Amino acid sequence: MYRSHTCGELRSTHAGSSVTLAGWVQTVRKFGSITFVDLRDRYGITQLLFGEELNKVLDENPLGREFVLQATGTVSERSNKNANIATGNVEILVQSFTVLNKSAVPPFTIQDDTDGGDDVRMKYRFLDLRRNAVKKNMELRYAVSRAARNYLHNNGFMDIETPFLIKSTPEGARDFVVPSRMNPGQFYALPQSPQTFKQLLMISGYDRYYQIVKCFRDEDLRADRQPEFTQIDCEMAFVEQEDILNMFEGMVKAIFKDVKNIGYTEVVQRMSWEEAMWQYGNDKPDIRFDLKICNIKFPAHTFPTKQNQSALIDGVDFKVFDEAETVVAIAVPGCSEYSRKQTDELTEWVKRPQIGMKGLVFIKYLSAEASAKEGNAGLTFKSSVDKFYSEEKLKAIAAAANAKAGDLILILAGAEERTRKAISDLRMYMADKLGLRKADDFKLLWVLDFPLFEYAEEDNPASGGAGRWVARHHPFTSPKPDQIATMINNNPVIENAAEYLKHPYAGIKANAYDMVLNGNEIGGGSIRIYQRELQEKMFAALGMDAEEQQHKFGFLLGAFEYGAPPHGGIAFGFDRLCAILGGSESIRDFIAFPKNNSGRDVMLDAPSTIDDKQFDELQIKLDLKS
RNA sequence: GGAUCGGUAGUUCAGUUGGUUAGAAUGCCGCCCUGUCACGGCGGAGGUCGCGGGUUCGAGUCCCGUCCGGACCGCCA
Repeated sequence: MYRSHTCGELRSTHAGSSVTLAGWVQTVRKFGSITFVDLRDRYGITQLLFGEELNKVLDENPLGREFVLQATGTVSERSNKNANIATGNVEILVQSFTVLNKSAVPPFTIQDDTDGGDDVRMKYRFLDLRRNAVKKNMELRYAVSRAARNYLHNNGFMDIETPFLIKSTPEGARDFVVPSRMNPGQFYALPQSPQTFKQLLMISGYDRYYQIVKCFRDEDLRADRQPEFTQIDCEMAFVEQEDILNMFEGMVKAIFKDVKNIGYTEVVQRMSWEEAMWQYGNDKPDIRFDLKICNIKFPAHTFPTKQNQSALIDGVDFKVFDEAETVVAIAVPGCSEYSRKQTDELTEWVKRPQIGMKGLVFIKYLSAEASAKEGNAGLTFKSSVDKFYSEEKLKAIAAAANAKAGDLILILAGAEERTRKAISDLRMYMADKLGLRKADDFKLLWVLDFPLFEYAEEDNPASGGAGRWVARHHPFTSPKPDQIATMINNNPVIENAAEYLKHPYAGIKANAYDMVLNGNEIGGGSIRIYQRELQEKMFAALGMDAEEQQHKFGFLLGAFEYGAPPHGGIAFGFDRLCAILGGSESIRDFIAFPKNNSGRDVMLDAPSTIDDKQFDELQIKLDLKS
């Protein structure tokens, strides 16, 4: 028996009993003829006291940090208690000990406030995982997984595993591919998601399926994107959108309750994609704070139901606004007294290449006191465009932006897509500055009615502006029920860029939904297509002829002919959900062995070259193009 | 593919306008210490300033290239 107790469980009530502990040496504190050792394991830290006799043994063979130590002794009430740790009332008077294994000096300190940087911690991730901070994240991850499994189990879902070695059908992200030795020259792909398998399971009659499963995408990485990541993947048969929304907001609420002890009782808000883009410039808005966009000017086709307000800015010959496709504003509360330096800083921020704006127009809506202080008594508005706009005009813009005295109105102008993204980024940036994005405040939102298609310009501009439809969600997503006829009865082919807006497919909305938490997409799904005819139309719209459809998805089209039930589902980004619940930006903190920015495992030093023997077995000759 | 910040002791960092022997903290090693818990005191070792080239009397510092790492845009059905 290596141990009788863990390092986290002994209390005053154990005083007098004889125990054996095993763990890692956190610190050694030596005082002449006695020595204190903090022994650590997954459960906590317990202080060991080595008396005069054993201290002599330690002098001969000193203990170092991270040595693996087994110690037997008597639990004793401490004379000096430590209120900071759970076991702080007791210590072990050591009678005998064994060094089970020595340790090299670790390259960084195994402490909450470690001195190690990301690089060295990732290289020695097995040591990093000993740290409390990382351990807490792993525990949180397990708690989320347990809560999800419990909820799904209680609602009749079955966990069914699906294969990792599958067929490459790169419709969206790039596939990771794996060569097949037994089928030379042929490759498997790792799944980007178990999408088609879970649909086949619906056809098989397993009407409530789930899996907490690895997915693989060979795309560039970010703090919140890894090449292999985990999804809570779910599918249900005989459901419509409403059933899915209810079931899975229930799951997220159950996770909140089990993991964070948060009773999320309020109704989960819902918003159409168009409304989200209109009010927030973003399909995953953070609704913990307001700062809604004022749309002054925009191309009519983007928001057909909305009213243009360009009269507010027209007629003064201000070229920046006149020539812009889109002019949008936000009124930032309490920032009207920003200094020149601060407004300059904001201007520089929007001009960074990542944001890509040419400049920033601002209007300060001054309070009476502020106005008097600046010696401009009576003047309420002060802007970077005073040359062009009268006090009266500025007032009208401020009113449209819902601004109050004390607000700073920020206006961006430019091409629709870029400008809308920029105002959304600026909104988040200002919210951060104002402390409006609190990590312990959770607000859920369903975003609904996404466009089914997006129009992608061809990579090669020489093709004369012709583009193609791409599926915004994925090609198995059903259109809204009332738009199925439109899809079936029209030819999906578009001739050129100018034509696509007028095409009947352009306005089709998907029967799809995203769950958004604090400005992060945590889950997304759809009601699927389950009729062969509609699925063929969908593939055709994406530019697949009958032959290609058969080659890539023949198995699915065939299966639809054998009694495919209506079905739909959703997949949650498990790593990201954990990161948000843990109050972190980076999902790497919640993955035991993550990859770095360029997809490398710096601990394993993977990926790496393989042996010639392996190439021979695969009958592959390496001939890199560059 | 693009743009951006960084790389100096085991680790985290400082290093002025280009100028003497490149510093601090922490860790490590040695000695001292019976109530510490971020123990304390004294002493010591530890550096190819990522790599290559250039400018210069002289480069950690300036220039060019390259490699590595971080956050970002494109990309992520």
